[in-house]
Amino acid sequence: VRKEAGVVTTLEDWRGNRDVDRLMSAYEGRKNAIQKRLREFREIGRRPDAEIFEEMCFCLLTPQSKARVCDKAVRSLAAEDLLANGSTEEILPHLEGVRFRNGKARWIVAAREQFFKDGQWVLKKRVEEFQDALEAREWLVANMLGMGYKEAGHFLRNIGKGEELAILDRHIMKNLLRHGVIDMVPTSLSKREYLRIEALVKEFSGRIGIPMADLDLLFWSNETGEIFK
DNA sequence: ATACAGAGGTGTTCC
DNA sequence: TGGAACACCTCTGTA
Repeated sequence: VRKEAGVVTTLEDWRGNRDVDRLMSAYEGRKNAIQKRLREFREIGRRPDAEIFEEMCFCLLTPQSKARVCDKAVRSLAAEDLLANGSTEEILPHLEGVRFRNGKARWIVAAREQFFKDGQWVLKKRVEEFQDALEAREWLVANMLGMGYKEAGHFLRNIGKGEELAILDRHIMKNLLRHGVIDMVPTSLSKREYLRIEALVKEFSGRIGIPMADLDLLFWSNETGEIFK
């Protein structure tokens, strides 16, 4: 019996349709749109550093915040060239609706100082030097403020370099529970717990024949009604 | 009116 | 050494 960090929801709360057939038919319906989106992510990975940094900032903003609001905030910041040059004070007004915005404004500035040196971007170079997605994720978690396993994986996936990583957020956890991949949602995620659940997702993904990255967008679209990021 | 859940969590502290 | 507990301290939709 494995030790769990805690329980917020049990299977009983999600009693009802755990039928994988239903998931797979939903996939058939959305497969083309999902794979198109994944191709777009890979395309972003080939764009200039500034655009990759926009994606990184989006991921830094998303915790406990609405993805749409964060996307809008990043676009607004990019339009005024504040991602590469703005102070926290200048960035803050653009983070309306983003939770924990004070800390996140500092994370953006810290990230910028890491990857934009002497007026030169070094982000893409850094990202392309990693051997694989796992190594990249470890580095991001260890070296960046605001990057945990979830957001580091989210960033890598969004630039087309993390398709074998799981992005374990509450939407995904809810779906993993619903489909019997996990039997409880942990209240907190240690590295060990994150990797354990990620391995289960990988197993599930292989078993039903839906790639990890596709599964993430499928679950997420199940919850939000759209294929976003 | 007021309360409360939900939003793609992470950093720090304490033990 | 790793994991709880707490900090962060917003905004919206819903009842």
